[in-house]
Amino acid sequence: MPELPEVETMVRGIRPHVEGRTIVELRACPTPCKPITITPSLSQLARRMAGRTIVSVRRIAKRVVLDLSDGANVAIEPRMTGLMLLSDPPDREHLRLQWVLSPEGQFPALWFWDRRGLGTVRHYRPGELAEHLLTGLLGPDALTVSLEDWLKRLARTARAIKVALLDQKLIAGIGNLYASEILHRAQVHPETPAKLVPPAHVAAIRKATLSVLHEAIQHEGSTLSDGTYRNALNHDGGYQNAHRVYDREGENCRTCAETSIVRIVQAQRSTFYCPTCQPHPKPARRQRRS
DNA sequence: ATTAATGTTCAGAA
DNA sequence: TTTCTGAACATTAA
Repeated sequence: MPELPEVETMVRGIRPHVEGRTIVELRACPTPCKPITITPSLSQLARRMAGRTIVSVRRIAKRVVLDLSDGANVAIEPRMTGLMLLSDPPDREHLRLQWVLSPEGQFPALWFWDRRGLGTVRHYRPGELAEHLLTGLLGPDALTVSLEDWLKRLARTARAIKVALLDQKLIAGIGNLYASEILHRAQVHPETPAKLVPPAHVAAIRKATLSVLHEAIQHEGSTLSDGTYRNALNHDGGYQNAHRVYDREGENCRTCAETSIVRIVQAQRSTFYCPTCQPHPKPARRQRRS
């Protein structure tokens, strides 16, 4: 599932092949499939992109952003199963959008493929993107947020630290998989209330965030057993082989080698951690009679 | 053959 | 105000 490293991999994959090229036309659902959510609408998007040149491609949190020659921006949000592809889609029936590019080159088009169809595409008129995304929906990017910001932001919520890490308004870019990996590397228990994480441990979380995300980017992201996530050429990522806790319930911790990884559910999502490497902050959590 | 689980985001409820 | 729940969707495992 595309989180920050997977989206960064998409951006790096397509950038050299789409920057400087002009959009001839935008086509939807080449084969019959349910349309994805497009703002303001598919026809508007097609009209507003045709004839423009893609001047740059960048990542904002978990979105791929295309900057157009008329100053407008298009943000593509892959959500669960969306992929930006230059070629070789996993199948034909879940191709959702096709941008035909000129001049002709190695790759004639850019595709958005999305098995579950939860992804979204949004067009912003010049200047609208910053207000909507950067100061509206999203907090500072996980790769650039300062320690001071980490401390200030975590101090203002009582939610469990794992749940807080998933709040894109607090810190943007971390998803369910990397939240577990980050907390394991930082040796912080996932149920610790965010505001009670000691400053030294917040510093450890920041450091772990940087190292885990950068390593995952170097490995071109994580391709899970469902095989959904792939890079711009439909190749697997490699970071799944480095996971310390995610999807490893019952297996031995790769750090302490003596404890089984535990799975719990927080905010309706799976969390994985090592009880030995990530001790609970409170002395033995009170059991309710036993 | 039905049901649960998967994980991201947002609207709406508590 | 803050936090929680359910829905959107497709596919697989139980």
